[in-house]
Amino acid sequence: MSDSSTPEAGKDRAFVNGLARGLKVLASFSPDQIRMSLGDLAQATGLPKSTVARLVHTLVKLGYIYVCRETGRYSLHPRVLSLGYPVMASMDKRLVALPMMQELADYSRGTVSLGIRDGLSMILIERSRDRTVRALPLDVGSRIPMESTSMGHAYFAATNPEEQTDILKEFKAHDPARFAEVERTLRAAQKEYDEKGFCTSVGTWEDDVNAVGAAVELSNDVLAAFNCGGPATRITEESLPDLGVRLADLARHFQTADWVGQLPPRPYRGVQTT
Amino acid sequence: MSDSSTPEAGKDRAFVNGLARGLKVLASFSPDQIRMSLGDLAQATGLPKSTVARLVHTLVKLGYIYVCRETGRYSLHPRVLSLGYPVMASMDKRLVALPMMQELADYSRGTVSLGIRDGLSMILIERSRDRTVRALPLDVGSRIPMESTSMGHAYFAATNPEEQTDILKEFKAHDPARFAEVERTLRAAQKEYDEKGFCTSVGTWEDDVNAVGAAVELSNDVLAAFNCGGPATRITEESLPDLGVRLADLARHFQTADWVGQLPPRPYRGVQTT
DNA sequence: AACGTCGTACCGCTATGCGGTACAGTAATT
DNA sequence: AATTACTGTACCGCATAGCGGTACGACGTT
Repeated sequence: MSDSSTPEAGKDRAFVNGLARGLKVLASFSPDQIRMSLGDLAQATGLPKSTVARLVHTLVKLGYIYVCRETGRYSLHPRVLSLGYPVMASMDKRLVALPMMQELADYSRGTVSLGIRDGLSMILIERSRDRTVRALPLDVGSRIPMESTSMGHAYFAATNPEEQTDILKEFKAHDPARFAEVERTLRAAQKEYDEKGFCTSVGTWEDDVNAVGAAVELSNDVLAAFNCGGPATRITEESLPDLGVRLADLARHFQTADWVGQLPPRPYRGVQTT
Repeated sequence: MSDSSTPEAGKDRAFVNGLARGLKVLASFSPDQIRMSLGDLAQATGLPKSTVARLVHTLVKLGYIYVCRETGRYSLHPRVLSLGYPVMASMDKRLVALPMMQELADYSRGTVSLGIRDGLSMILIERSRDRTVRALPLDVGSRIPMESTSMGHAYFAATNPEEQTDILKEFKAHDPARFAEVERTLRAAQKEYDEKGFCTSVGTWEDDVNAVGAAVELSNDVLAAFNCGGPATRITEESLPDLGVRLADLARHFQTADWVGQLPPRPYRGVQTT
């Protein structure tokens, strides 16, 4: 009893454990751990080895995991990307944001990104960079921490109290020692956001990186947040108030934009596959 | 018995059905069906309603699905994107391809894409377009059919016989009526690929769209394919042989490129979340 | 040769997920 | 206002599916 593997454990007759655990296995891959053995997965998920073996076996049969031919280890199959595609497609609206983002990126000579929350991180789902920058520092899909970034702060400040409570609870569980500090930071962020309409980060994520953040409602119930920032050499601390206002404007414009019909018809012509 | 819900059904003691079904639920969302009720999902997956209710309940608790506040229907949560991120990140190498793709896109005045197989479709994972084109016809993550595109043909031609058999089997199951024709097409594509090193498509996907395709091994065991194409006004039929050779060259260069160290260090600095 | 780790196999037990069927709400019908 | 078709939820007995211990042969490293 007392299944410690999943957060929700109680006596939920309607909770399919096998599914939860399988997804936990999938989610336990990370950019630094893309090849994993059964043992690795067992350790990462906290599940017994034989259980993991069964789950992996299933995932392999379904094609979401494959065995690397040379190392013999397990790896995520690109097919998992197909799970996310409807999400991307449903966020057509983000395409409307792109030109606006590009404009601000050029103006600020930095990077403008759009991200959503996952756990205690923000996942980037769209990004525009100043055309004079060659390197792409943060690719779409990468994560940045919520507690130290302007994007994360804006998100926290803009979400409803229930989710805020959840987030704080998760932080507490994740790192009790830092919890008090994190809570203070986030509350301060909310204060700033309520007053100015955006959040500021001066070297809180990385030294010498400055940014501002502002939230938007992406589609019906999905909250997201923009940020605009870059190295302190390009994005000076003095420029932040200006950029903050512009970013908040961008968010407001985007939110209220009538976008129906602005986009080309869906180019989806694929065979409907299993 | 005779569980018709999953293709693999036999007496596989190590196959976790709940997981397979749960993933089936997730996968049954599509760009045209982003909001679904229990009934819709039951129909789409072929599972009994009560079962779907349990699976959805689980997925909601895990945060992969959320209930739309106003319609009350179920929707994929952007969080599913996080499952795919390690895959994207593991394909660092595709970033090396980008400049080469851009160059060919500019040269051809068309679009160059990179895609991988999922079922009977190819999913685009990277794309460069000629800088004079404003519209983005096919976004990353979208699908194009395998049987009628140069990318799909190249992929089929380049994969191993076992996968070819699988693919054909899947086609047969999917659309028996067209199977003979499809098989003929794919065999012909393979012949062309073996001879020339690329596949040609003249109006087979869309009227007035021409393209060439060539395959590459992306990472260890993952096969992918490039294509280069566009509207017939820009990509003439006469130019295809030239473009084909160039695309095959691109693929070969990419494959053999020593890319270690060409990329910036991984910018992953997020909090490791649950 | 001794160890560690790989993945696979076995197997008894019971908790677990199954899928009928029934029900209380709401929305769009007539 | 009565009807119909939906939503999602709840209940419940049953059988089995999934669990997780433990044991094993195969590599590869030290």
